[in-house]
Amino acid sequence: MSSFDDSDAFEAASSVSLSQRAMAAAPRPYLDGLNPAQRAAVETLEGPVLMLAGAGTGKTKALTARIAHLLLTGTARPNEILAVTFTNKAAREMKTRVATLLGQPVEGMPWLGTFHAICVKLLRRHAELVGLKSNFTILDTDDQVRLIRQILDVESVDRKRWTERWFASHIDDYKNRALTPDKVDPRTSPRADRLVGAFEDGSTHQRSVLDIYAQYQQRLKDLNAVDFGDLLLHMVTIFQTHDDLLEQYRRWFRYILVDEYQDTNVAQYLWLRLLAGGHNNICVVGDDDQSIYGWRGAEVGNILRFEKDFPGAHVVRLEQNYRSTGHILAAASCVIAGNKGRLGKTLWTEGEDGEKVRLIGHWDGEEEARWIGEEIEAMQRGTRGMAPISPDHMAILVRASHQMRAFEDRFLTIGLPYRVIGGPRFYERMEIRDAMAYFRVVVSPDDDLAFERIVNTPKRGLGDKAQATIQKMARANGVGLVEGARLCVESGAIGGKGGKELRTLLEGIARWRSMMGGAVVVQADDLIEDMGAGDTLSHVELAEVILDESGYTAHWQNEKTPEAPGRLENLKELVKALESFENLQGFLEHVSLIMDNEQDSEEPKVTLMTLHAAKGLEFPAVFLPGWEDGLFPSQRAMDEEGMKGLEEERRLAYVGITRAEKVCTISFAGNRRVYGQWQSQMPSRFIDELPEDHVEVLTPPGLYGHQGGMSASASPVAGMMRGSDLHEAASRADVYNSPGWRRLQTNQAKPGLRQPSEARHMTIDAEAESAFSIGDRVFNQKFGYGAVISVEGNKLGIDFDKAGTKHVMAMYLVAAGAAGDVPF
DNA sequence: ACGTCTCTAGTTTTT
DNA sequence: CTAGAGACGT
Repeated sequence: MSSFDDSDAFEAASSVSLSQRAMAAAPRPYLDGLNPAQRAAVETLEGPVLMLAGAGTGKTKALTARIAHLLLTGTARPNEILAVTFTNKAAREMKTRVATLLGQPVEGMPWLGTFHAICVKLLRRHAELVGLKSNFTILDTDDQVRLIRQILDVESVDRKRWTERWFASHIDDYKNRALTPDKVDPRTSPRADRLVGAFEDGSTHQRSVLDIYAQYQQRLKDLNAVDFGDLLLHMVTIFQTHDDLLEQYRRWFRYILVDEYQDTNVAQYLWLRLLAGGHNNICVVGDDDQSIYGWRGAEVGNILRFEKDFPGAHVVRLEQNYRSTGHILAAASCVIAGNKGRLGKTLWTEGEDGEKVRLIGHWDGEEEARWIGEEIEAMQRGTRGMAPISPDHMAILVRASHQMRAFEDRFLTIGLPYRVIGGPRFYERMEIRDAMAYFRVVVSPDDDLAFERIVNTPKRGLGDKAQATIQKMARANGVGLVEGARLCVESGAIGGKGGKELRTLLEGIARWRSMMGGAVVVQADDLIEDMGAGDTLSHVELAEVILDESGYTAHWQNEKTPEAPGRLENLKELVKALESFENLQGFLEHVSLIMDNEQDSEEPKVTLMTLHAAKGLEFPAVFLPGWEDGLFPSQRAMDEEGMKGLEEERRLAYVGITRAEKVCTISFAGNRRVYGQWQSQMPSRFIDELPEDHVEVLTPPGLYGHQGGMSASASPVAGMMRGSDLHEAASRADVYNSPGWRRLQTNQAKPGLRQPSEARHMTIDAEAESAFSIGDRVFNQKFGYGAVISVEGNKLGIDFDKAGTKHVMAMYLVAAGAAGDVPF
């Protein structure tokens, strides 16, 4: 059920109000079972409200009760409530739960949805205000990259040094901060060289990211397309420049609710502020301690500043936790207390203390995986007085997805069923994107990016040369690629085998389009309706016809690779998914925003996912492996973001621990293979931040008697680096006697090699900005002398005299001439 | 136009 | 080490 289907969002609700008046007099069961804080958050309807909801404190309950309250008291009609979430999943859950509270399906609530879904809806109505047509297409990351590539090629930018992704991420940054090209200060925009020798004069003029950004926006406009960032950016622009319109929407959206407010970026923040201005009936829900998306533009500052932004705000703290045991809560609270500038909450529970958080050190990553596998099997049977736990109720949460591999390997060996959450989503798979590109070309003839994708898929003998001819022809005549291709065939510009194939493809496209039934309307979305009846094929059948006649199905049938059958299976699933839509357009519209991947669950399985993916979820038993400095907290986060990065990592630790209801097991390995090289690992600094009273140190089996010459307490790690005894105890079984550890000891003497403690602490204390600037001569232990050619935070591009161009962290560089003063 | 080789970089991810 | 992208050769 698409949230875009209800086109009469503003008008739909008139019938509901009577029944609601009647209900207003009735008792309010939705208020029962709320604790005082939740109840305050629900009943404070007027004015700004900040609901600070700690992990597991029933924020969704409060949020949905608040909506029910607004509706049942007759304070607001369903279509007057703007309720924004980040994910479709959250939106869906809210819808269902409100429906449950009301005891009937939600009539209306057209404005409950993700930021993006709501913005699409709004932008379709006002597209012309930013130079778009209302049937604009929404490009995903893949299209985005290919578009940027085209621009870079025209500009002869050296794509080896400055990739599309580099530009894309900078452009996203601008958009996250609501900066249109005209608002960017050109002096601050990072620069990239053009290819040396690309021009007759041999010039190496630079193009700034801003140059590319501006061109990219122009191309999007030409294509009548937007990317995800634009959805918000354009709406902010529209609201900022059209007071009357903004005023109108302010009157419509009388009550605003925002979920996960700590994850909002600047653009989303501005959008909300614009809409809430005037009545200020905005209720935001969030937890500053769970802000883990700073790297994609989220601003914790938004939630920290809420009371300043909205004077007179009621702040409600939800602190009673219904999820975890006392020990788990205590451990989580203690870790997060290490962060500065928090709004501060004290989680408590009426429940049991339960099991202490369990901590265990292992020799290496494989052993860690082996132990966790066995532990899962033991817990499944029921151990040490604990009730048996189904694998469905256990999760392994890792910092980075590559950590999953060790577990997958192990679980496959022992035959332990598991499911991986995350990874490539259904709609991002190659075959699905190809198929959808076919649909797009049929639905909108101007979709050049889609045409480009499918023109030679399956292979039609239309290579670079033929495609360049089509491009040229299209540009010369000011038409789209499909039309350009037609001209090429007509004029004989593309002949031979390729020409024949191209002709067949074009005829196919025309035929499929005619099968769509009715004229294809490309004027306004309001007019796209009532298709499919009569003597035309259903859109599902049409989709099958397209895939078959284009030769795409055959292409995978002929392919003998092991993954080919799976891809055909996915295509079938895609066609099946079409059934729940009215037509192809509706489907394409929907999937561009809904990238969900629902997973089927038959037999009980252990869940394997990243900490990020786990936010908002809960499991009776949680394993948190890989708590090692450099891995978690991630070295990169610390190098690139300094203290800010470390604090976000700490919040990630907090999120991880608070996912656990009954048992939480943290572990680390003393040795780990990183990029094929064995590295000795230091236990995570977060382990030292765990409160000893709430932690039980487990001893891994099979390691007794391994105690070698160096006793654990005499180990330099335990002695000088850390105050805590925790990780010492956890690894008493001898992580410190490993070859990796000994090697580390030896390496410490050598300059230039990364040293675990001081060097890392230095990095964190250092400013995120680098002390080097472009042109500086530098020295690096491994690559020798070179010159700085780019600066990005602490990451520097260096043109080394001997070793070529490399990207190097500032911490590994010294100013040339001072090479003797290596700070290690 | 396509297959094979070489090089290089290498968190976290939703819409 | 290993996946993915680009260069290079046929």
